[in-house]
Amino acid sequence: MRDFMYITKALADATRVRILMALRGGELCVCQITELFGMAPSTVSKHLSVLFQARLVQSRKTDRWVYYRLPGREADATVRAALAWVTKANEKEPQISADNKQIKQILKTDLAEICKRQCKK
Amino acid sequence: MRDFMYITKALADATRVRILMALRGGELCVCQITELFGMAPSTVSKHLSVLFQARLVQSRKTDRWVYYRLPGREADATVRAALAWVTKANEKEPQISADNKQIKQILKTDLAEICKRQCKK
DNA sequence: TTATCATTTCGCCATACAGCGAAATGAAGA
DNA sequence: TCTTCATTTCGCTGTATGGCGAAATGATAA
Repeated sequence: MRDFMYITKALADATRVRILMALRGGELCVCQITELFGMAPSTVSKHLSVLFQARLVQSRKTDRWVYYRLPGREADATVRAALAWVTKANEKEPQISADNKQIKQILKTDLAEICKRQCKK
Repeated sequence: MRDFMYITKALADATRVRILMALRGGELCVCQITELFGMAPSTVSKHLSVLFQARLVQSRKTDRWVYYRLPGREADATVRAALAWVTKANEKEPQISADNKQIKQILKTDLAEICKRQCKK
């Protein structure tokens, strides 16, 4: 039951749920998520590590950036069911729609510029 | 998203997950759950109120006892999906099997006797 | 009305956790 | 080698939460 509780505890925070919903549009790097929520990079990093420990996200390092993404078909059934449930319950939430809109803007902006702005903090 | 977060926060505690799994076998009153976990009645009551606020359980008062049960088909889709996910992920857990075994014993015992023992605390 | 009794609420303590800034990490470039 | 820089880790603070016992609640029985 320990693994299951890692998942439920990871989902018990609105910011982490918003991160999962944000990643539905494709992988994002830490500073992009930091830009999205206006939080300190250290805070975002901590949230991502909680999601990672619950196996709700995977990561990949390229150049200077660490990208996080939702797991694919290889993921555990409980994890996949959790993500399906989260998606179904939140896809029409105003907060999530607003996030999606802002993500579009972030993706249009040069990555290096976003990181420079966020990581100065 | 507030209702959804009530659900995830309610699920982010092992005792509350065990309560939900215990109720799959049918309604139980507070002192029966207290007996099952060996916790103080006030603690169990608090857990049940958290589950109730998330709409993951319903309650019914008869005689001197308050019975809690899982919601039926009338429940919200997100709630039903949550309960289905919790069940699927935990039905084979050793802890849950052990709980089920103990519930059988509790159901064989006279209710008034259990309450007398638990509520003295 | 008064007493009984299962449940809930309240007050308290200890622990857990979200958030930040500062410092550490570690990989890529000069 | 030394620097740069995105990310992570660490230390800290304030808030939230699980646990208990004691007191309050509220319905039933006497």
